[in-house]
Amino acid sequence: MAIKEAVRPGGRSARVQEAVHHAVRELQITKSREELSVPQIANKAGVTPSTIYRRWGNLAELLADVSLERLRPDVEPPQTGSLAGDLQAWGEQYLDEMTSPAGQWMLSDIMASAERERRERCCRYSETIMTCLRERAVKRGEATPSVEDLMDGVIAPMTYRLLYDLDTATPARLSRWIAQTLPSTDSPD
Amino acid sequence: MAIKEAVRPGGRSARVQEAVHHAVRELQITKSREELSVPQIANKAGVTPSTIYRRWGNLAELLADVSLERLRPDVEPPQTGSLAGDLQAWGEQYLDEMTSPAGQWMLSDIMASAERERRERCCRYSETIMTCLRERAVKRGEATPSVEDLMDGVIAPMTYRLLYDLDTATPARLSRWIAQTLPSTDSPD
DNA sequence: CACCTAACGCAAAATATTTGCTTTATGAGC
DNA sequence: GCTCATAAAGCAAATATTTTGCGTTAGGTG
Repeated sequence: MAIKEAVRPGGRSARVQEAVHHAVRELQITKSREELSVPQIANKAGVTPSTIYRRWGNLAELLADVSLERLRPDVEPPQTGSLAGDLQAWGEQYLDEMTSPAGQWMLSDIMASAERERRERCCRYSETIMTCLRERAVKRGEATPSVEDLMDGVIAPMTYRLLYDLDTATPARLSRWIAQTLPSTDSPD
Repeated sequence: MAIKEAVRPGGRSARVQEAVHHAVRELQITKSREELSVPQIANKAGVTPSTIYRRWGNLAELLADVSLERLRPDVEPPQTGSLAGDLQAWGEQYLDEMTSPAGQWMLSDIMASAERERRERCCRYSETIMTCLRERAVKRGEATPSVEDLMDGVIAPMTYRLLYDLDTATPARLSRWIAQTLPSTDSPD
């Protein structure tokens, strides 16, 4: 089963997709994860369960789809005047979002997806952000690491701790990751 | 539902646990992920499905349990005479294992678990390895980064790419992560 | 405007999951 | 060793979910 972003966009499929996504988001507010079921979502969305099964395969993939949608970067990250500042500002709000119960469920849902493509898209989102912040810095004439180094130095440890070791996903550590990744301008090490 | 490592160890519970784990491992050889089912596993293990449901809750948690078991470090990592060498040697075999289809399923199964405790245990395994390699280096009198720095500098990027961006989980990149994490002895940067 | 077809609805069939109750086997206390 | 209390397993009925075949609907194309 391939991931379908927008099948027959604008038509009935799109309406069904939106209705189902909306139903999931609504239900997630009141129901706990284990209380969610495909028939329940289908009912709320006004579609038949078989529609959901045929389109998403199972509950896990549907939830992953919804979570990925929510994770998609929508607004331009705030500008602070320096790359370190931009990284810290964006990272702090990201940490804040992802350490919350809702955020943890989102991450968990995405990771539970069997679709490699879906997880990779998640990675692309982060790269997009890093590319954006880096280009700003380049325009200002700052010395900047490559996007790859930003991924390894900042995104990777942050994500690792969000997934595996939640208590250590903190703004203080974020500062450290940023400091160690950016070319040092004042201190020798 | 809490994770139960060994309930009434040595008794019937232990036998059932082993029988079920064994059944899963056997079935995983021939069957694809989607073909696995609780009733099927129960049948192969010679227990009733309700036993599995009551003990593990659902298929996802059972698979995560089995995968975590397989991931547990059993043998001492090979010695090479230097921390960089030890990290590279261990890391390469780990990458090799985890980039394989079987390894990817293991990671995926673990991540799909709703149990935070399970994912954290995974993290502790890596810390155990890092602590081990580091202590060897300390004994040899090498200058070594902290375990936390090893986690951020080596484990995190490696894991991140194994999970999100498989094609970039390579031995060559591993060398880079190691080089950037260890205190540089010859080159200034 | 008519046709083609992807996607949906419906309902029956097949599976999987939950649950109440009974039985078994282990570990503790004597 | 024996007995008791109880955690865990078995069994089977009751539910719930998932799959499937087939008829219907509604976008898109020529």
